[in-house]
Amino acid sequence: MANAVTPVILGLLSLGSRSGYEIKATVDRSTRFFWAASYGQIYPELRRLERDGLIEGEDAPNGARPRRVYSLTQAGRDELLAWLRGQNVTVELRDESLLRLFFADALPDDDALRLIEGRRHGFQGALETLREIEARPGEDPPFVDLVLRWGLAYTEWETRWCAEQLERLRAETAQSA
Amino acid sequence: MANAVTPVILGLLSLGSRSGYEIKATVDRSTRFFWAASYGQIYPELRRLERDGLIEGEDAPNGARPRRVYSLTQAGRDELLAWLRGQNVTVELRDESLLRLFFADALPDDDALRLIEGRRHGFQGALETLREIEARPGEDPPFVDLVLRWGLAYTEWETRWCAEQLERLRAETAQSA
DNA sequence: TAGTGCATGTAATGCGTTACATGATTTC
DNA sequence: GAAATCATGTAACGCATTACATGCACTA
Repeated sequence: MANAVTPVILGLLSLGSRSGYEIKATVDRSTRFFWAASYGQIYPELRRLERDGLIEGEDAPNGARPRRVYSLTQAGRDELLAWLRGQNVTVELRDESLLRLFFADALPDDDALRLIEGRRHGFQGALETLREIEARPGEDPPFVDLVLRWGLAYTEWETRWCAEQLERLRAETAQSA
Repeated sequence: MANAVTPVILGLLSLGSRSGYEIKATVDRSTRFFWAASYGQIYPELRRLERDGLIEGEDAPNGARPRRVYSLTQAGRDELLAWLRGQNVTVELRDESLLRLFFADALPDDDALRLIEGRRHGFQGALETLREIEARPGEDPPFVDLVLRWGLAYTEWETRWCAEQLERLRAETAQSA
């Protein structure tokens, strides 16, 4: 896979033909939570993939508005399958709120607790976003649905963790006071 | 904060003076799971921070081997506190195994299940790494310890999630067979 | 007719990783 | 004596984000 956006493009096209714009829109309400992509990656990569025969583009304008819809070729499907079977579990996380918490010993107790409260609040918001996105069961392909449910479960777990720690820490400070 | 490595440097120095090399080593067995940093970021940033008066360097060679140990200035501590109190919960995730799972409808059932099994295995490995790192309680400052326990709890949650999904999916395919 | 959404694209910029270079010291 | 670790640093490269530009179509 040439770069980070390649598997997303091939993968989304395996679920149905799409334009670059639609790929971006789909990413923004699905994979972006664990795999983001921008126009600056998508459009050049679409041309490269077409040039290399992994996808095929077809002009499908809306009136005078140009539009190009891409679909997977057999070579593209093979490439996708090869990648899907690949190993390697690279999980990269960039969690600023966790970094703050890590250094919270520099803060007065109250402010440190506020950090956890802020984290809980952030995940609470994400949870609401996900619940809005949540499709009716059966709407999405099974594994798309599975990953959506992963998102819900993960976000719930995070909010719960924050709530538990807050409770525990408040009990401890109350005891030592 | 000028760039991504700045808060890590200020934060780690708030826990004690360190050289650039030691900062990197500490990052690699603590924050790297949610906030990585490389030499290419650390050394230039140390010079910048010293120039701006947020940290202070002192030569502390080991024999003929040069070494420079940095510590926080008051201005640096103020900057750190300001950042710690800042809002914003940017959680960026890059999880390739989850992306694979998302597109697993393109695979035969068996291979798709293997993906989950592979994910479980990866988190299992991470769990063992974390358990080796795990310090005796009381060794680390409270919030450093809290985040380490977050890592353990999170990794355990992920392995559990995988196991549950495997069980459920196996039961379903057995039923429909 | 003004604003929003559809649709494609690129240029600049900034950033981080990787790889390399150098040399001292400690350990086996 | 070799290998690993300590210690500092930089250059090149690739990459992704951001911002901008353009213009059509629909809707309020």
